Amino acid sequence: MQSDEIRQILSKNAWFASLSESLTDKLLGKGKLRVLCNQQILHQKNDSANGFYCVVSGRIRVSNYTVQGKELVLTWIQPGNWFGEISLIDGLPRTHDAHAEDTTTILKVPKSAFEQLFIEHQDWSQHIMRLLCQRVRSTFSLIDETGCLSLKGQICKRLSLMQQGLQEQNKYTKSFEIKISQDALAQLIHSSRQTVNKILQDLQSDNVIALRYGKIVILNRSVLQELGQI
Amino acid sequence: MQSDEIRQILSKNAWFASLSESLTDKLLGKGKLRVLCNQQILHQKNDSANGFYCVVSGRIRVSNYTVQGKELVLTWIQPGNWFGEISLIDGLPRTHDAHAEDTTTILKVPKSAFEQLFIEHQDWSQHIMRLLCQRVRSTFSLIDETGCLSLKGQICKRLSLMQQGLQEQNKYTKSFEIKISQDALAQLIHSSRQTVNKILQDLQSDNVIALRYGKIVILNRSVLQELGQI
DNA sequence: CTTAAACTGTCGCCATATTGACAATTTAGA
DNA sequence: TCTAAATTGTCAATATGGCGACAGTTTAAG
Repeated sequence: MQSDEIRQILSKNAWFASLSESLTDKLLGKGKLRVLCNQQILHQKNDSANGFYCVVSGRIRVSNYTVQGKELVLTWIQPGNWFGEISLIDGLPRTHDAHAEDTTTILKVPKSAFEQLFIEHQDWSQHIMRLLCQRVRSTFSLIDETGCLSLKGQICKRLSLMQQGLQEQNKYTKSFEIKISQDALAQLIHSSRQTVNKILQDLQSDNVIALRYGKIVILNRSVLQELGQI
Repeated sequence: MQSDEIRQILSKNAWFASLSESLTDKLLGKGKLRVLCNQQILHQKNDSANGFYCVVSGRIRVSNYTVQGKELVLTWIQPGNWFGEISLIDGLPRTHDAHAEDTTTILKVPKSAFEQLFIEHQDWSQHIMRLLCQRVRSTFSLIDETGCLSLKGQICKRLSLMQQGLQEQNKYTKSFEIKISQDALAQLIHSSRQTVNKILQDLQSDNVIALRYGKIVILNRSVLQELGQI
């Protein structure tokens, strides 16, 4: 993959785009590309941390496991998004497992380079603080969703956000198709496949979405967004 | 309230205790005490932010509201804990409502003084990053709890944490009594008073806790902690 | 082309939690 | 001391969603 190709993907991300040129040069210079195959483990909960990551292509599934062994998916990280900074800053172990969903390319900035940036660039800590604030706010949103919304609302909100995420990556051609199984969607909202199926079919009969094998097609974005508040 | 008295209360908090003397002097010097009466509003969701706070006595209830008007309590902030930094850093509005539970004294560090610290103390940003990491990790824990634990488990975990919090404040005399109504506890775990009552009585008949009017007495801490993992 | 694996659609049963209602108890304040 | 408000205890009715089961469909891989 070409360096400008990577830079173009990463620039779609608002946080990365706000960095100075010297910072982005350094991040890309120190970062190494790594390809993970489907379901490969990037790191596990309680691992000690040695890198700051950005998804370049594919996606990363972030999750925890119950004592009974059931996987609880926190989120999917889409291309352009950076993660893994928490453990690098406070020195404590990883909070979640991170698996590759599909074949996935990531950029890895080693711990040493990450720490070096605080010394070489005075504004790096400001940017990291902003990234942390984003992390807190999006986690608060998650809590609000599970507490405030019905399952139908949660599904609609998730689909909305995914569609929006894809659109930001300029995947215009297929921006109305979300590649996700009903099973995976159920894991994202901590529900069951059967319940999700029932809700999705309701949405289908209202012409908000269309169901395909392993995919969901968005037919009516605005209604979906409205329903994401119930 | 005396200045050393305040300093003593705040020093029980690990984050504050890790600050350099010059930083703590500055925080206390620039901070102003403010007394809120029971149920008084400190700030509301979407307010613009003008202060960084620490609870000195009493407690602050942090919550959001559903569209139906039901209050969803995120957490109670106990004495010694700092909060409100997110909006000061990213400049965006408050994420939650903050109400006083009981008569409550807070220390307020104005926005200008908070920002000044980044300039006057090179290590301030490091400390703020650590505080943000704590915030993210405790929020992740909350998500894990609601996703992984049964209601009984959630109740036990909350009681455990509250008891621990009180103990750290050296309130030895009453460290086994938690002042909270069953209604309020239900709001903390997003459940109903009736269900909470049923679970609490189970715990009472197992001699783990004792129920009083508006209070819960912890009889067996270790069992409570164990149950907080189911 | 064939076959296995992954995914979807649908049922019914069951466990769990919500809600409304009402009585009893405890506390705080006039 | 008396009264109103807050809190607790309890029950029945109802709703919600999880889970097992199984058939049908689509896809991918050899």
